[in-house]
Amino acid sequence: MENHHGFFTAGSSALSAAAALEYGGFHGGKGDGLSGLIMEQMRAPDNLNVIFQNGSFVHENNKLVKITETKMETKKGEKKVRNPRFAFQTRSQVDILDDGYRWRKYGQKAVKNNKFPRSYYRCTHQGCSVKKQIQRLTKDEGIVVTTYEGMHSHPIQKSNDNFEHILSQMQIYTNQH
DNA sequence: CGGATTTGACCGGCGC
DNA sequence: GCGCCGGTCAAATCCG
Repeated sequence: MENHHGFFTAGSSALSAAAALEYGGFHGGKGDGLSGLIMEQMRAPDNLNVIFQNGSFVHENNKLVKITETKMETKKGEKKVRNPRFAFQTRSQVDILDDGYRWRKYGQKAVKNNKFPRSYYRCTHQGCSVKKQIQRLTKDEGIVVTTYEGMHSHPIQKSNDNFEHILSQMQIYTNQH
């Protein structure tokens, strides 16, 4: 495996951190093992502050946000893959943070107690079932929370041909200061 | 024309 | 059983 993480943008460094966390804790990814849980707190450079992990809580600044784990267990012996999820929050003007993967939106729902909708995306790479959701906080609409579910088993497919995208993100990045 | 998005319907789990 | 809720499907639509 090559380097799956891009480091071009603020968004992607956040995601890279996520990926690192994920690989560290779940590599191997046996479906049945909820063995490797990472309870790490990690602070990415800059505007990224969150962390967490799969089981239940996210440490967000000073509050604890609960993340419900989707337990996909079917009846009986069927071991269904339990989905580790991890969320990130970052300050950004835009919802779409470019992490280098191609995503297809497949749903959007209103979120209770939140005036912003949540968007659901799936990785478009064939055979890759990674999903993510993106939502913005009502409380502080400058914050975008991205929740990932699953692991990419393939390299990033997007190249750096898209300078405009990258530029726009860098811009956002600098807006933070 | 083909792939991505939109958007209401649908579905399964859970609490009452 | 019923209704709510979070999540997903899929047909219609959009767009390059």
